[in-house]
Amino acid sequence: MAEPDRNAAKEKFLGFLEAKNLRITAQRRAIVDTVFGTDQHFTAEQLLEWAREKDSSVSRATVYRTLPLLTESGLVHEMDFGKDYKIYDPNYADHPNHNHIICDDCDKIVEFESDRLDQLENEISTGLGFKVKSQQLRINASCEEMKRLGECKNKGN
Amino acid sequence: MAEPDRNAAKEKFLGFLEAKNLRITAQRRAIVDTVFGTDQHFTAEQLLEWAREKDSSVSRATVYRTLPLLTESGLVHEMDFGKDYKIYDPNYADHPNHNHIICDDCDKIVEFESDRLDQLENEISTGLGFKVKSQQLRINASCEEMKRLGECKNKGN
DNA sequence: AAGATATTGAGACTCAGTATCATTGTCAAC
DNA sequence: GTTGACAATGATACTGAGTCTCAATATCTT
Ligand SMILES: [Mn+2]
Ligand SMILES: [Mn+2]
Ligand SMILES: [Zn+2]
Ligand SMILES: [Zn+2]
Repeated sequence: MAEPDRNAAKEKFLGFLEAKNLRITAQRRAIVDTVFGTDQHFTAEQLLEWAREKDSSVSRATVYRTLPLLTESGLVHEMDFGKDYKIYDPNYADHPNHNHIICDDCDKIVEFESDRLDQLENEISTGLGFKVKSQQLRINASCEEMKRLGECKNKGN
Repeated sequence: MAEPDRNAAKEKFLGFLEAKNLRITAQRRAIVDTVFGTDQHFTAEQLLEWAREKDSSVSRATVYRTLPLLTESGLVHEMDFGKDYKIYDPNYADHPNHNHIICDDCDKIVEFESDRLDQLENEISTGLGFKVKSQQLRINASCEEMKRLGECKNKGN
């Protein structure tokens, strides 16, 4: 969120690369600076575009190569929202277990965390003989309350 | 699961078509018979293959056209498991709100239902000013217990 | 039977993501 | 600083799920 968090995340990732004997290149710096310079969810193609503003030599291939490293490092979260592309969440380290509610009317996305939910998921999984590694909950909804307040701009208006 | 359920689902879908002034064609019959003739999750390409065994004239286009009708009718559930294709669940009507645990080691998929989970999701959503329309929870895990029993055939063996 | 129109299959197309490969850059050892 | 092993790169060809188009055909109502 704030500057120090971004720098911390960046340092962590550089450490991650070092630990895997991977090299720190100008392109990876541009990509990482971009990722930890935003709070927004983004797609691979958006990341390519933004990173190219910092270093025009960044290629699509390198973006697609770096994203798995970012997710493996735990600093970025990869998500499926039912579209034909993946969405990435750059602040995963700040709020690791959060989930999303999507308004089908206006595409608004709201994040939330719930310890009770995490606990319930663990309970259920354990009961079935599994050990949770990761989870993804997507709730599709309509923002009734916000609709009343005029915040939900229904496309079909 | 049993014969009558399958026929009920099939009849429901034909009724759904009629209500929308859509026509009942040989190809749609083949596709619907296939969908409600299995208990397995399936992909669009698998459905095409299977339906062609019943009616070789079924085309890819018709399968992709019929799947949205099946999901809109509520008889089939469309799911993202993080692959580059969608997975369809033909038994959705039988147990509408079920979720899935996937073993990352052996790809085993176990289904589960939880009223407590549904309730918690509603509670959270309402608190945020949303009204739930649908939800999808995916838990990625490793089947520890089953590994011990030799049921989890880890790919890296 | 006829007409209005929904549906079809074939194949061109889209687009996110992957694979290939010759060239370049990094970094540790000297 | 030079060197060298090899990781990383960009360009570009490719893949594969899903979509679009359109002329031909099938369904259903009257
Ligand atoms: Mn998020
Ligand atoms: Mn299922
Ligand atoms: Zn809304
Ligand atoms: Zn397993």
